[in-house]
Amino acid sequence: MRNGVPSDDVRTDRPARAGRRTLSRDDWARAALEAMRESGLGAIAVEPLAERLGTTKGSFYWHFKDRDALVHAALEMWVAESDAMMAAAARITDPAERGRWLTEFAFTGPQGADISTTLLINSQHPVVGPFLERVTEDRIAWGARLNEELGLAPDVARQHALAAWMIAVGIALVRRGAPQLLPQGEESDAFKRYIMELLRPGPRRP
Amino acid sequence: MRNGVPSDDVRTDRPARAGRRTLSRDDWARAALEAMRESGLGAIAVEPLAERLGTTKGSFYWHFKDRDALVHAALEMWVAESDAMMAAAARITDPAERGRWLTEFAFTGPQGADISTTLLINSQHPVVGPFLERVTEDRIAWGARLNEELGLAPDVARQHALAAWMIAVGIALVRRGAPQLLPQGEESDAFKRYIMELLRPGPRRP
DNA sequence: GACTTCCCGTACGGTGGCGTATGGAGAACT
DNA sequence: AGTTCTCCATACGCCACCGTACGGGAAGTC
Repeated sequence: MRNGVPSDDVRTDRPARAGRRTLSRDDWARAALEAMRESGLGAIAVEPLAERLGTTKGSFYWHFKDRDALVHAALEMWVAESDAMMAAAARITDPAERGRWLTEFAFTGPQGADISTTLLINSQHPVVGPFLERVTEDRIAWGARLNEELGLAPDVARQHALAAWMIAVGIALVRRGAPQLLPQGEESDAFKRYIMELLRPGPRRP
Repeated sequence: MRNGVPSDDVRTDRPARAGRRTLSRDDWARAALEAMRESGLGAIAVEPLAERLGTTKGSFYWHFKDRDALVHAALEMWVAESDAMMAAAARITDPAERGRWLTEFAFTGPQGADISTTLLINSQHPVVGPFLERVTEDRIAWGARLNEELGLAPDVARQHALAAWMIAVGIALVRRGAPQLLPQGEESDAFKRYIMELLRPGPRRP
């Protein structure tokens, strides 16, 4: 995982004497993650990122073995963020409220916060595949537990979690590719409530 | 649309004298569409496709102006297929049955039959964007009409169609990227029924 | 002040894909 | 038979990006 890089990230807070900062491994990973959020896996390219960071490939190949190592680091960072978010959500005690919070996040969270779509698209990639498997499995299990707390039987809870996850993926994809399709303004709230009602486990209110 | 190509596709059924066939414009478009289904927009690349077709770039640049023209032709072909499928579905008179048929198709239709996901991902592409807009708008309007036939008010019908479309997109994406997540065997049918029930307009049965 | 270590700049070769230019073999026409 | 037209092969230059080699400056170390 740490493929042969000397020290970790203690030198980020160096004085940076002459205004000229020295980049850390995490700076690269962060930039890569951001680029991936914006434009997909293909945007993780060494030379363009170097320019964006105001440096050159020389820096990159000091910190990383190759491009795949950068992809790996970016995804690790994403997993950390993702886990942190789920931990934050877990602090909401009322399961129904927790479900609403997640739905709300799917709709109005930061654009491209969830790169699950990007991972699904590039699931063939040797680095991406394992990450995708781990994280999606985690999330669906998480959703299934939530649904069990709401009183569903285990098998139905998982089915429902899977459905919810697919809708979340769909929402993320549409937000990226065709946001004009999503209702705007007041209709937006109505649509959100509609989706929440759709996702609410148990018998539907007429 | 026909950007400067002499004749259309009458010469496909030429004798092909010495076993050596001569490719048509549509042969290229078909191959491009297939490649896009399998591996996304990036797979529409002239040289790889040429090899796959057992020919060279020379053939391609005789039939097409450039790569974008090929993308355009492939998407046109897809729209034609897509319209034909919707027309076939429209022949089912019972709207409820029609809805079930569509759901069934989303799950068990040919792998990658729907490249809407690919289009959503590449919505920035100047050729892809317009196609995406037209087709998705068509489909959602189509679904909304279906829901109106089922007795929903127009605004709710559209919301519901939008939700259904997002789920369909999610299913397609998961089928491509993480098919192991979809229930297999008997559970598959149960999950399908579950989704159909989820998508069924109106009050839910407990 | 020499010496080492860290971090980066630059130059280079390699690969894959795009688009162009040009020639040429066969079929079709007259 | 000669000419024209259709379709393809080949060679070329270009660009973007990967990865390597190597050098060098600035901080710390002795």
